[in-house]
Amino acid sequence: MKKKLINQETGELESSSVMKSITIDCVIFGFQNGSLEILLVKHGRGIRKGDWGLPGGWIKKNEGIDEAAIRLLKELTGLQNIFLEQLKAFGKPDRFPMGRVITIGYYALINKEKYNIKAGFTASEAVWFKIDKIPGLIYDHNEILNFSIQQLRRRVKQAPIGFNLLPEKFTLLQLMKLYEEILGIPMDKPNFRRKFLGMKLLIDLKEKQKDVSHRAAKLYRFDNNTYKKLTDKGFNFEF
Amino acid sequence: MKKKLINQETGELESSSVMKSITIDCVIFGFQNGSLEILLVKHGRGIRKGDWGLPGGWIKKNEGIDEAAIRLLKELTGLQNIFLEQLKAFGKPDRFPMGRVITIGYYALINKEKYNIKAGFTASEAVWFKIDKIPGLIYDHNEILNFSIQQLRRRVKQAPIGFNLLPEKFTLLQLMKLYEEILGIPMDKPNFRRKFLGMKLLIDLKEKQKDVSHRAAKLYRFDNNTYKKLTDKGFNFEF
DNA sequence: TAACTTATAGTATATTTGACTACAAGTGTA
DNA sequence: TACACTTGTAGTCAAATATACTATAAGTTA
Repeated sequence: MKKKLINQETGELESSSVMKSITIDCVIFGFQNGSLEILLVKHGRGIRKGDWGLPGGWIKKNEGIDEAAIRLLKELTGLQNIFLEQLKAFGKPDRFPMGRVITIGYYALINKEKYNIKAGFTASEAVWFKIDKIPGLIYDHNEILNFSIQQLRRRVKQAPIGFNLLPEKFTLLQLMKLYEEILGIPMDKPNFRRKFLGMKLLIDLKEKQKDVSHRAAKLYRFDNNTYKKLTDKGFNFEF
Repeated sequence: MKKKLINQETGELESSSVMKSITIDCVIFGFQNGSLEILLVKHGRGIRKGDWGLPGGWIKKNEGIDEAAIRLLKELTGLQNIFLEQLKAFGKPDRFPMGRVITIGYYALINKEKYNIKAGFTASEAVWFKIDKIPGLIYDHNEILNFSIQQLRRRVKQAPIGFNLLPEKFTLLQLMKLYEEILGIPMDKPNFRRKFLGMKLLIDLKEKQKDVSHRAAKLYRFDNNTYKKLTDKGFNFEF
């Protein structure tokens, strides 16, 4: 009996040029107004029609799994050169009701300023949800999502990946709010400032915020070069 | 055309009750005489016959991926209730020469005292290699191995998983040598001692080493209960 | 001008690291 | 028995870091 391949989210039938029994699912993180958000898409068909899930898809027979994830991310958001990292594979035997399918989870960090939904996806099909207001998702997607948050918390302490969620130019307070939100702990402004500036990873842009109704803060950008130098001898982002 | 499923290591033909295109490969770590070691098995057939590779196998259609890894580990070593954690999926399109196969990497930490090779595997088919003397492996197994070492280094700082490599009863020096070997850095005895004892994760067994040709050291064992309490509020194993 | 908000500087104390020294408790050997 | 040798264990101290603050500067709004 030939098994039909149905896209988990859109419900579309897939061509036979993809691998069977393996999919990709991607947790896309964004950050806005001090809140961490995740992009979910609406499920197209079947009994779970209308329910929300992680964006995902199949792997082509001639592409690597990382490339598949990059392609899917581009198809959905139009974005390229995005921070994207594999989480792990999820493969409980009953996770997918229409057959045995193992999925490989990814997570991406994007700068929401650059984001807009690609043609083919309307706003009602792809929506940002705040991290503390995630609905019940299809299949095991809540499990994948929870794992991704834990992973983000771990990784953000080991490497300065958080910058991928911020605009190019940002203030120290924005950066601190990001860490507070991701790690879920309150921080002290002066101490955070001192610690982060001491790392010499930020370039002072000699510019200030505009159009704010209070004293304007200095703008910085992340210095990837000095990070690469520092990273060799280990680095710790504990706060 | 029906594809034949051949076990990557033994060369045996697999039954059709397993998933196609997905395998499991496992990096098994052991620790002896101050050296970190890895268990490799000899490749059975084909052009790479006689070359070494990671132990691995196929996933049964009705078992989860973690269960598959647990089963494979037991088939090879006879051991159960072992520390086993997924690394990630490896899926370059050309990683496996006989077709498109994605593999899910795992790593296990075992206490070598308990280990012995199961029937079906002779000593010439499964051999421990020191971490700094790993030969060229089949397929992308060197990549998986290197990733596993990085992962072990990261994890050992976040949680006290290293104990799984030691005998039940151990001395502080053994523990320090383990950390030195895993992290590849020399440490200071008195400082290590103070730091680790301060964590209150070790239970003083009120026992001493026997049959050593020097002053006998105190024996300790790991206290998993207090660890679970501490782990809630975060924990850091930096040295 | 006063009240308010956010940015930034500074300070004082507690805690943790890191590099040591010193010594204790065994074994093996002359 | 004396001594060298090895490993275990305790203690010291200065430097670095973390933590919890206070104070003030620089803007905005009313």
